[in-house]
Amino acid sequence: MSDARAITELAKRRGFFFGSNEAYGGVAGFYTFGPEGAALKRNVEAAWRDRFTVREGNDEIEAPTIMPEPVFEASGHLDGFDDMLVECGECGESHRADHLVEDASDVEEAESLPIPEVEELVAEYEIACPSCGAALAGRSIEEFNLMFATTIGPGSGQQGYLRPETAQGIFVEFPRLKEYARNKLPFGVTQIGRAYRNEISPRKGIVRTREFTQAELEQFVDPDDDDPPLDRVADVSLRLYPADQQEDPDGEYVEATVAEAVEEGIVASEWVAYYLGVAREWYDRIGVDGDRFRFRQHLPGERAHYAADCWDAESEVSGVASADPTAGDWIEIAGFAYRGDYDLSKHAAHGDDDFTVFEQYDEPRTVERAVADPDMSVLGPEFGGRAGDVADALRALAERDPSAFEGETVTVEVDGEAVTVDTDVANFRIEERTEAGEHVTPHVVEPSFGVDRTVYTLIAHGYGHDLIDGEERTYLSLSPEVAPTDVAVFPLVSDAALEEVADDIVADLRAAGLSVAHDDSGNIGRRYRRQDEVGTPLSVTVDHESVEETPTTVTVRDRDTTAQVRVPVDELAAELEGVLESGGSFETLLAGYDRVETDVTRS
RNA sequence: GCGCCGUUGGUCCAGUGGUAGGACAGUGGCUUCCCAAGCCACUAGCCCGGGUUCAAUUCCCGGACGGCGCACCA
Repeated sequence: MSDARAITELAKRRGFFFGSNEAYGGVAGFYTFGPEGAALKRNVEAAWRDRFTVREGNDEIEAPTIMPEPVFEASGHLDGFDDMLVECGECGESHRADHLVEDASDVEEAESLPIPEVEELVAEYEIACPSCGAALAGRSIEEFNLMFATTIGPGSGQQGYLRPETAQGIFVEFPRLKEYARNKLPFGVTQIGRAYRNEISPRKGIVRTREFTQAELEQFVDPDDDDPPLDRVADVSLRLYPADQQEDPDGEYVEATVAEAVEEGIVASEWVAYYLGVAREWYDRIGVDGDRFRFRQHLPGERAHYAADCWDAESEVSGVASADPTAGDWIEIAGFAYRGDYDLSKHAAHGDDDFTVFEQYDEPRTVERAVADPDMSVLGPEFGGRAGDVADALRALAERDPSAFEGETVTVEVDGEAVTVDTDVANFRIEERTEAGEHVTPHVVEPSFGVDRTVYTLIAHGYGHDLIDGEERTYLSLSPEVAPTDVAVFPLVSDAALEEVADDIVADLRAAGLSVAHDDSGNIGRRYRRQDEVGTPLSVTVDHESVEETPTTVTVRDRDTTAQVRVPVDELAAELEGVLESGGSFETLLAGYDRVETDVTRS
């Protein structure tokens, strides 16, 4: 069985994830996380929050998932997400009608034209299907927007959309967030939440869905002054797959530390490089296999026009760990983009608020500035309703070209018409002003993580087989930090005395904050296997010795190796917590307690 | 959206124009056993709609869902 099939089967059978609404036939692109999957995902989110929010000193917000249309006009999603598809009547291929028109004619931005007009252009330029050459004239063009539309309020209401990414919720609230940050750059805002895309064709199960969870950080920086704390991750080694290597048939990975990647210019942005390092460490911590992981640079055509540099984190999910970058099945699990001031500038242009930060200079600066201060008592009577526009034009001209005010009169263009006024009336002068600082539109560095795909990766990378006493075993080698259940507790046999001890241990461990499973059904081997399959790192078994000897001891079994140690119940909770916490290991138990000699063989 | 293939207990499969069988899993019991053991019993299924037929899980058409390829993935 392929890894993908085995994982899907395990996910369904053991409650990690499965298609939603199956009782009603299901809907493509929607998945429900069952108890194990929801716990795993929750733990991944908590680990992300710990690393990217808490440890970076950032702030997390929670914005609505439904936002009004103007937000997406500003962000570009309304146009950019809108595809005009025309389907060929001969071969059935779908193509972007706007692209075809742009290629065949000198029409630009066909995307912004109304559908009937594009249909006419297709006919007028006798555009043929790029795949089979059949004429496309007369075919109807389907409009498809990847955003889910909804109506806000009763009646016709206000047009709204489910957000296609969590990021806009941060950008749009920037004016308040910068106040909260007391106008000091740099600062970072995170959000973990659902986003929605009405995918044409959802595929690959949980990897590409119509509703999914993102964990995003928007790091706002001053492009001139703010540098990342690069030294913290300087020595983290990265497997990089730069664009030039991707375009070369014999392309190879470039292994470099964060410091080297910056020095050699492989990663253009220091901020991006910093977060590649942070992410690499984090992925390692939650259990992503470094041999099946890489950072891939976007190819020039793939990159959004505003992104100076963009890298994706990718994981291999079919079981192939190869030095050949073209081998294996890679999925994108995070993106790291330097977005410049694109997002905030867009919202500044469309929205009402101030999307800049005022940065004070160390010393106030005296600057000379050419200004026009038109005499409105003259302009008013002369130009009537246009007086304001004339004054604005004069002020703009003064800033742009002070020399225009050297003559007796000055001419500006208002509504395409030349308007001449006396220079005296324009009241032009060079003004000396003291400036305490300047308004800066912050640049944005955006590490954006797909939580569902990360969960899938952890299952794929943790998935393992071995033989225990000749019997095949499936186990999930999940990191203790993200495993759905911390520890399982079993009475070795159905015996009231053993069960009582086991029940007490369950209560104690739960009181200590651990996630505990209890299972007394079936023989002990069967119960170990159940827990192995859902990735429970530790199992505690109460046996006869537990109730016969003093002090009371129990065995603790390690999921991956099946090794066991005998630990006094009094010390159990503290010892288990030690193993489970970030950086902990079963090795410490092996070193501190008697190993239980069993004749169980593992191969 | 298009093309090809598929859909049978929880999971994975077999099979049939007269409504089904296995394996594994699950539940109860015996066994009291530290790695899916054994024995007994039990639970549980033909994706949906239409057509052909005396009769459809089976054949035909459509749909939904899934897999793969194409397109799409801002």
